[in-house]
Amino acid sequence: MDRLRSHIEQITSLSNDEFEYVKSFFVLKKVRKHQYLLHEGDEVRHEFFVLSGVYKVFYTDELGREFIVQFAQENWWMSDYPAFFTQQKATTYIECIEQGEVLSSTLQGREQLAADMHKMEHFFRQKLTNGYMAQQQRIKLLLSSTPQERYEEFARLYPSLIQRIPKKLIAEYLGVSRETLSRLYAGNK
Amino acid sequence: MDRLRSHIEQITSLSNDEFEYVKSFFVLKKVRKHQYLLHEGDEVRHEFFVLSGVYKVFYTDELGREFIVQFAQENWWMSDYPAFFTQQKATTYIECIEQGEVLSSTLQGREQLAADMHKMEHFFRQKLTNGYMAQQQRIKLLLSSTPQERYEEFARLYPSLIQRIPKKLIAEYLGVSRETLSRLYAGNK
DNA sequence: ACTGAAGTGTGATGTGCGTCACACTTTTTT
DNA sequence: AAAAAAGTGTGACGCACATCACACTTCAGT
Repeated sequence: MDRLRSHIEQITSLSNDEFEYVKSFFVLKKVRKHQYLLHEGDEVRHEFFVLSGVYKVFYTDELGREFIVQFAQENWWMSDYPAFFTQQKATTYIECIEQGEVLSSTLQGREQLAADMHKMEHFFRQKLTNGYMAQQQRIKLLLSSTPQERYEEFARLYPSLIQRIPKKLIAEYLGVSRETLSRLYAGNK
Repeated sequence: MDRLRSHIEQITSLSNDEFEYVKSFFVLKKVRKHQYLLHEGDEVRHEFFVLSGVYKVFYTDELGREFIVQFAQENWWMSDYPAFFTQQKATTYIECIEQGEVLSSTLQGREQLAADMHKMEHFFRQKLTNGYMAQQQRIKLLLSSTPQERYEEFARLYPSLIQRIPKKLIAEYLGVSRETLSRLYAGNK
């Protein structure tokens, strides 16, 4: 839980009592490789704060092709956010790629924390601001960049992920076929 | 300014005094067609709340091709948000497509409102939440949908924009060439 | 009202990347 | 330790969509 505290305190400081209160909304969960934290069609009861491990949030189309919405590793938050916020059925899956632990919380929990503590409302706004900017950057990349540029940008932003996860998944995140991606850095030696 | 008040009150109610305070952070600006509210390389001093008119937030690549990050019409907010929030130079332009009026505010203003009034922090968080969900949806569309599906989704989400703006701009938003888009609905009669 | 600019459709042509296929290697599971 | 599953590179092939080009129409500015 300490990891959560220092994560929040990067944005706003908390007294011990305040953190105790925050803490009460989170539940620890161990996750094994290949385990699903969310399945398409489920009610989206939780969002997760990642303590350790690596996870992918993804969906599939009618042909069974997979597309990755986001990766998550230490100190990242993840959920099927559109469904989580609007309390609808999930359109994505969350699967563990590398075992680890997460803290889970509910929408109720989040909203109550935000309502009770202005500090936490600020924290959540700040996180959302960062997420918003990151997504906008990704949209620009998808709109106007070549596969090559997308891969380079990804490598720049998430060097640790490049090592930790199969290239196939990176391709699914970038919107490029596995083969095309492979040929890209084959040329780059 | 009434429009701003009712916009905020869709999320949280405000007393007259509270709204007076909020109001003091905004400045009215009339905008003519073709006028730029932001130019690439500028300091991004403002975000805008649209009272009337239509606007595009876009950027260009080294070949001069244009790509649209977002449109804005009544009751939408717009800026080069990544640059606005981090106080860096703009990488986008904002241009007026159809004349109208906007309210402008600064990052300082936004942060002060959020800090002074928990309600406004909540309001901004809520708006960001909506923006986050919309962008995620757009990412999914760019990742896995055909031009056809993108156009249909756009038409479903923003029927009013389909009427009001040139198809060329819609193509620039969808990441498809003008010609391909034209042939799409030519087949659809 | 006139003139130039912007918007739109549609043909011809080219190509970047997806898809399919298969071999080889590495990791995971039992 | 063996067997199965997953990951990766690379060739062959085709096509969806970009690009270029041009004609016609509608809109905007003086």
